[in-house]
Amino acid sequence: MRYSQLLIPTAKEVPAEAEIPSHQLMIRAGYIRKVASGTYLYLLLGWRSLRKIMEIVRQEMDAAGAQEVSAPILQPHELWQQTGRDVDYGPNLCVFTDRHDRRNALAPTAEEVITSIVAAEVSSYKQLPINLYQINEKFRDEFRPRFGVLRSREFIMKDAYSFDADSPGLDKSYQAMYDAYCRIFERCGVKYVVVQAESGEIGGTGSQEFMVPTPVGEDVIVHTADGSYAANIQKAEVDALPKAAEIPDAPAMEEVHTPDVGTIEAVCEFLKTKPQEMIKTLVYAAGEAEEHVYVALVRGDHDVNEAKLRHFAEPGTQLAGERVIVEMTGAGIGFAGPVGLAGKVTKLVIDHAVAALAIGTTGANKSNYHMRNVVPGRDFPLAGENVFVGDIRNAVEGDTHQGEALTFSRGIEVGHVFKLGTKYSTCLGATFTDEAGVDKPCLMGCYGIGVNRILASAIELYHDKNGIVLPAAIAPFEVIVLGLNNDKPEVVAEAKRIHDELAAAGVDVLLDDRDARPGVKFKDADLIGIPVRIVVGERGMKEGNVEIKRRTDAKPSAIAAGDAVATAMELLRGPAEAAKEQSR
RNA sequence: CGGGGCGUAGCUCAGCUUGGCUAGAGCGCUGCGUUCGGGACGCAGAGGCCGGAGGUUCAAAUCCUCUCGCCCCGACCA
Repeated sequence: MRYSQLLIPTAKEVPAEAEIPSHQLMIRAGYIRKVASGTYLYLLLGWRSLRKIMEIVRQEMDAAGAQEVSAPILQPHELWQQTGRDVDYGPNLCVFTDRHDRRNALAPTAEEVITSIVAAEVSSYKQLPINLYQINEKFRDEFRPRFGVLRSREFIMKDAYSFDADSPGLDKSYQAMYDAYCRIFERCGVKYVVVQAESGEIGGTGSQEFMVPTPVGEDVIVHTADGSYAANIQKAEVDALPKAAEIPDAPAMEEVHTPDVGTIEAVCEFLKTKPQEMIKTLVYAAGEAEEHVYVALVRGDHDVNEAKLRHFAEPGTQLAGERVIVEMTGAGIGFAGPVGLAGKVTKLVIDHAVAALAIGTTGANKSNYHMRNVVPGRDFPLAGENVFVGDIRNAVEGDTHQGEALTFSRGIEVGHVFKLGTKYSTCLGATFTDEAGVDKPCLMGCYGIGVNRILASAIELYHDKNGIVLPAAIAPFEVIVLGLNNDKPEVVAEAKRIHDELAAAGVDVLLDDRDARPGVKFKDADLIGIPVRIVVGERGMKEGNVEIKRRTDAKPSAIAAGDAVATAMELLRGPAEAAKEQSR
């Protein structure tokens, strides 16, 4: 293709709205333009890159035995009510009412539609296993879109859904997808790590995430030094802390006046205590009128992990409103405590670390008062019908998992594989008749890949001060040919010849035939990140030479113009493949 | 959703505090000329309802109110 005829709007200046390198570079290199918050237009370069990623995904999915379909993005809201995910997804689900007053959802994922089709069309074990996938736009009304295409409201996702007759079958389907994912990310040339993950709104029995490790990632990865255990912070299990030695004759609880002192820090300062000795009392609620109340206790220096808490609570549970807190505790926000609360709530869920405290300080359920010398087990129950002790907090520095110290890093989630079990097949009637004539729900798995995120995270991994340095497999073009002197017919002709021959050999090649100064062409070639660059200039042509350089090379090498095509092929495909192409 | 910030040329921004003259710069764009191997230079030019609506005033990009959009931080620390 000829650069002079294409819209590749590169920019010298860093766009004000972009913070992270991949976002800045995608705009500067003319890959994308923003249309509105969280929605982007892909221009030629960005789209070509996405197409290559999609093609790799498609090939590997097909090879793994999945079949491509296309489900509508516009879906009846009713379908989402059937599985209860209208509630689980909450405001992230894009919903609108059409002219006939019907409620519709824009698909953030497609378990419901796919499962209901399988429910209608599959009735025998002989039709299983089956794996349907698609690659298309998905919609999520994110609280806060950010980082360019890394968290956008509209994005491209590959989603696959497997249906099996039994558990070993599901394991096999899951493993096939897992393996395909490894191949996909390897072929795309991005580094990745696999971590244990929380199933989140999708639900199900187990899941793993594929993460690209980079400091700008939004996800926190928790892992042991040897990598034998790695998990998303949402999931990372921490060992219970050892129970503190009991204090003999611990003093009785005592109410203390703490006027206008609500936060942990302020209380610690005021009472001269430490966050590690505070008990935080968080009130959660579920139900239409927030009538189900879940109280979570964690240490003052710890954070509640809502994903973990949900294992003890019902779907839709979230932090309670002020009304509920005031009703429950009889105090304003900031003064809740566990003493006397167990009888009044649906469940009292206590983190291990709180149960391990010998003595602590907490809210007094009375505005402007705290309670000190509170002994877990004495002053509030650690067991009972509605009292639970468990792991409900985020891992922190110093925690261990099965005795191994945990460390923290960041990553971008680019893929996620789930074992769903029968959650959706039961709701939507995706059952089959087995050999014995018994009706059973299908065992499902689902598998997602964020296509745009692969591109953005590859740029995040691979860039330098001059611009993007994409792996050849996903670069918009494989080779760029710079014709340096438009006023020299022999230069123009030679650049065109090299371009045409490479194109004929099946190489994605871009010819920079613009009537621009050489410096401009060099800068743009670097910025847009084409892996191989061939320079045809008057200077070299005098010797019959051109220059060739990989984007990653520091310096170009001069080669005979006649060897340019073969050399480029070799750099891209390796010697064997290049020879094969040549002999065709 | 809470807090903060920003909307002025295609892009990056100055001007606003303390209202006043023809609203500016750099990049980009157009034309001409000189240049031509790492984002050239000169000359000439085009391009703005100063996000929108209302208000104050003799006078508003500038002050006030409302509104829309965008960005950042937080959103669980009680």
